[in-house]
Amino acid sequence: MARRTARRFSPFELEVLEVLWRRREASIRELQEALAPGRRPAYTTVQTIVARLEEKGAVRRTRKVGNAALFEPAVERAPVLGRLLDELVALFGGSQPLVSHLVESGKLDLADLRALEAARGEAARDNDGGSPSSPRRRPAGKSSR
Amino acid sequence: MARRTARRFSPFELEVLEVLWRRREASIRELQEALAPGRRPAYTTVQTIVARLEEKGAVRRTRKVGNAALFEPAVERAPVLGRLLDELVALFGGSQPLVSHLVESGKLDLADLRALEAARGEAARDNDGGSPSSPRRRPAGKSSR
DNA sequence: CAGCATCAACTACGTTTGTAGTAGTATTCT
DNA sequence: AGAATACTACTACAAACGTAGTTGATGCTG
Repeated sequence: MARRTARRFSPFELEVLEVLWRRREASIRELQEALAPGRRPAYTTVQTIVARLEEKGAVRRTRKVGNAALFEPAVERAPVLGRLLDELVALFGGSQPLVSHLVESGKLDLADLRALEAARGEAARDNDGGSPSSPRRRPAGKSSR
Repeated sequence: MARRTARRFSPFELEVLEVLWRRREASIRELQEALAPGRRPAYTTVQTIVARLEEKGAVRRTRKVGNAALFEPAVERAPVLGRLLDELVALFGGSQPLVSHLVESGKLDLADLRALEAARGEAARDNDGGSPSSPRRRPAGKSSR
């Protein structure tokens, strides 16, 4: 029994995953070309990363076009990013300080906050009376390593 | 120009730095003992990490107590965490989606948002002016309140 | 002062990550 | 078909990481 889904990804692996999450499917060549402009790892480098992701069970082959294989993500974006975020939240000592930092560094403004608040308010109105911080339904889970 | 301050830190190095930021000064022994309960790396392991941090210029020795050296951080917390946060923001595709994730997963509630908003309001009152470096402006129009 | 406990300094070693070369096979172009 | 390409499957390798042992010096205790 190997829990295939919860591993840790390196920055580079995340970059590749990011592209796959966006495109839903891509060949090595496409991945290489889609990588952040500026970076230009060799084709075989991308190949290696994808192979490692495959071993980790994070991507899988779908079909072939010519003799080139196409890959798709085999892990979902939200939980993966969520775990990363959790770690950072821990470092910041809470979500509040983290967001606070965003605000202070000008990366999040009042309008953003209001929008968030509005969204949250709506969600709450949908299926909740008014108790603020009740752990909202989140099925995705299995503790992080 | 020697860029002493911008390197990359591994998770473990960050854990150690975190303790140092909190205490302002600590010996290897103290660091080892202060590490997240549960983890108990060998004394020498912590020693190695600190040595690496020293090489990277992230910590420095202050004085000795007995024959034990005391260390203090040589990099500031905010910029280090800030860089990590920036990377994550990039992955999320913006601060808003990131915070949104926090809200949706119940790690940030309405009260937090309001507090943040209030703080931001005060800051603005204090020294007004356009937010310095934030090219992306997103009008989130109809605010509810 | 003799011993034991503590430290610092150095060395070691397997794993992960970034990066890429090589060989062999499938495709395609002329 | 034969040559030029594009791919995949291996292999390689140095740097970074996590983890810790060994040695020799320093300090403390009875």
